[in-house]
Parts: sequence; structure tokens; C-alpha cells
Amino acid sequence: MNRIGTQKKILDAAELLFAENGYHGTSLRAITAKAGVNVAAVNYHFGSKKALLDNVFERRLIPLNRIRMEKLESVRAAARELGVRPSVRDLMYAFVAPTITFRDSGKGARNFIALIGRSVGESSSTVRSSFFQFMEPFVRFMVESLVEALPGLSGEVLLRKFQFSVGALFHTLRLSDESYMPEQAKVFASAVKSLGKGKVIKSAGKGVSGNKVSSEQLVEELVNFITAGMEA
Amino acid sequence: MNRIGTQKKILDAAELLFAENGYHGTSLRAITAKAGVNVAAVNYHFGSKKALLDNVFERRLIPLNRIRMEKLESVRAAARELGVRPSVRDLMYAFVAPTITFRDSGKGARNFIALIGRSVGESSSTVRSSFFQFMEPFVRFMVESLVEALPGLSGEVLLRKFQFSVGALFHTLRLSDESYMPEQAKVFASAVKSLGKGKVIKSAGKGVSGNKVSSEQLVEELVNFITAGMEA
DNA sequence: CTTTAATTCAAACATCTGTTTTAATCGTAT
DNA sequence: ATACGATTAAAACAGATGTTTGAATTAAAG
Repeated sequence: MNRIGTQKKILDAAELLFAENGYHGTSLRAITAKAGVNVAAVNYHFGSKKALLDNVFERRLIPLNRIRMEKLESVRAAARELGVRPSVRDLMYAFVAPTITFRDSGKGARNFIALIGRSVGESSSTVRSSFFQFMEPFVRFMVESLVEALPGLSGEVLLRKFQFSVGALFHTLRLSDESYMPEQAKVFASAVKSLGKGKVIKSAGKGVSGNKVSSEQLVEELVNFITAGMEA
Repeated sequence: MNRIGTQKKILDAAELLFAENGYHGTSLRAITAKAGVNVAAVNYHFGSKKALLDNVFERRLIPLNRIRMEKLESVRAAARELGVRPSVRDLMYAFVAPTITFRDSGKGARNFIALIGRSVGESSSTVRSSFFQFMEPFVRFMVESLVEALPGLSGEVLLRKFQFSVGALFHTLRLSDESYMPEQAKVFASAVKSLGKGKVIKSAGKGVSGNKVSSEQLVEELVNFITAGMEA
């Protein structure tokens, strides 16, 4: 039985190509060619292209969301035990850290992170519905926790601020692999190069900002940024 | 000569459908059907589907970027005259305000703003290259100005912080029309409804946050958020 | 009015899409 | 070895895609 092997090969290829060219921009023939399997294998193992997309999300998003949920719950539990409100910073950390550190768990994970970074803003309803079905429980829990942490804010304002944070995080995820955003990478790199004053950017000639910063530092900067924004 | 009329009809239809279903998710036949013109009209007037996309961007992005540039230049000029550094808040305002207030200049403008909100993270290289070719001069100028405003930050850190801001803004633009993001709207709306404590969200039953806040308030909140993040 | 160029239109183009079919092949248990 | 269910493979399917063609129509110029 090579079943599992074939399914994994298809999932890996689809994950990569969906991240690179989008759902509609990726044909089943491109996927099966990269996976080294027959075209019919997708419909045999998954049923349809849409079902394949669901499986691509499901494979990574279920364990990832479990980690995020656990972190969030432990933050709330710790605060409850101390009789205080959870801090915005801790909540934001539980939101940001698992996602970004997940990038480092393998090449496939990096592709997937770039994919979900795109899926938040995906134009096609096919991709959106597939993605949000897995994200809803976490988002709901997160918003509830934020209301607890920032009781002075109205629900509307808090919601928008959280959406600003979501945008900041997922945009960063999109940029996590330079190869997927060559135009943006070039624009920013040339902007930095043309500065010519102040602190020198040591890496300007070699690469592009965003893919050489360590995950730990990126988490730190991002949490600092959105925590300050949430509390402003 | 009905030339201009036909071209405009095609551009309007394409702008709407690209925003709703993405570039690859929109067929020329869908565009021409909505525009009420013949399929061949696109290739006759624009040359190709890709060239049509370029024209959709160009029509709005050139005047919009000119406004952003002028605002940015006036901020820098005012600071120079006073012999001080431009404030982060003023720079961020010049970045955010023109984009968001542009939404209100008409129905087509609203469609377009949703479209460019998506194009930043678009998976397809076709859309990305079309979009970034118009955005590069502004991004370059913006980064240069930020270096001036925050001389204490290294170029790399500043760049990442600006990218967080870009993410926050464009994610908000994506959500500026609820009809394009029904799943996300539902997730957030239900999350708010299930709060049950603190300030009551008056609008929870009627609509969804994001499309009833005034542009002025949205600009204010967004500028507050990213200014705090930049200065954190 | 006639001529001429620009524009529209229906139809067809070749190619690509996701999916299905049918036969061949594989691994495994009897 | 045989039989059987699972998997693969090649081929074909109907439909949609972007683009092109060539005739019909329209509008402006002489």
C-alpha cells in the first residue's frame, strides 16, 4: 500500500504551488507533475481539487491551532490564578509566537505559513471558506480574551485594533519567504540601499530584510509593535 | 466614437470582478458580460487580459499615488522649514489618510480599494508585478522619510516595522467592504456577540464592524495604532 | 452621398481546465 | 499460485479559457 506516500506527495506539492501561484493559478496537472503521480490520483485520493485544498489546510492548521489554543488558555489560567487580567502582551505573544516559530519546523511548514499568510486576504471564496472554517474557534477565543484584557475599550474599537494586528502578522507571514514576493523584496531593498545615512544596513547588498532575521527577534518586534498599538 | 465609453465599461466591470473573485478567478467572458460588451472588445481595446489588469491599476493608482506623494512632501517640507524632524504621526497620516478617504469618492473607488488591499498579498506573480510597478516610488520615498523621523532605529528594524504598518493598513482595506469577506465578517461578528459583558456592541445584530465606522475615525484609529507601534 | 477608418459582433481557434472511465498493475492474504 | 481489493496509469470527457478572425456595423471626413 503506497496510499499514504502518494497522498503526502500530493499534499506537499499542492502546499508549495498554492503558496506560489494561488489556488486558481495552480492546475491539478502542475501539482501531480511536481508530485510525480498521475493526474487521476488527486480525484482518487481526495475527491476534488477543493477537497485537496481542505486537506492542505487541515493537515497543518489543526495541530497549529491546538498549540495556539493551549498557549492562550495557559495565559488566561495564569491570570485567573493570580486574580488579575491577562496582559495584552501575553495574549499577543500567544497569538504571534506559535505561528512564526512554526515556520522553522521544516521546509513544508515554511511553504504553508506563506500560504496561510495569503489566504487571509484571498480573493476567491473557495480559499477563504476553506481557511476560515479552521480559524474560527481560535479567533473567537482570542477576541474574548482581549475584551478581558482591555475592559476600557468598546467592542468595536477592540475588534478593529485586533484586525490591525492580524494584518500586521499575516502580512509578515506573506513576506517570510522572499521567493514568493520578489517585487516587494526588491522595492524595499532598493529603498534601504538608497538611504546613505544613519546606521548602515549591513545586509543590503546580500539579501533582503525579512528572511534573515531570527524567528525569536521577529516575534519580539511584532509583539512589541502590536502590543503598543493595542494599548495606545 | 464610442471607444471611451466601452473602455470605461470594461474597466469598471473588471475592477469589480477582480476585487470580488481575483484575477485568475475572473474570466474575460464574465467581465464583458457585466460590462455589456463583446468578448473581443477586451483584446481589441487593451490587447490582453494582463494589459487590462495593468490599466485597472493605472487608472486609479497614478492619481492616488500623486496625492500621497504630495502629502508626504508637504510633511517633509514643513519639518524642514522648522528645522525639526518630521513626526512619525504625520508621516503615517500621509500614508494612511489618502488611501482610506479615497474609498468614499465613489462606488468604483471602493471596489478598487478592496482590490489593492488584496493585491499586496496576491499569490499570482501576474497581479503582484502589475501592482508593485506603480507602488515603488511611493514606498521608496516613505522609507526614506521614516529613516529621517526615527534616526535611532536601524534600517532593518525600521523596515520591518513599516511592513507591519503596511500589513495593518492593507488588511483593513481588504475588510473595507463586508461583501468581499463574508466568512471573516461572520467570525468576528459572532465573536463579539458572544461576549456578553462590558460595553455592549450596539451594532452586533445589524451589521459587521468595519463598514459602518467613518473614514475619519478609521484613519484616526489606524494612525494611532501604527504610530504607537513604530515608536514602541 | 460616398468613402474610409474605427468599432462591434458572432463564430471559431487551440489550449487548458477538473473530472471520469476503463484497463493495467501492485501488494497481500488465502 | 490464485484471487482479490487497492492503487496506478493512459486516455478521453465535456466545458471553460484567452485570443483571433473576418464580416457587419457604425461614425466621421471628403
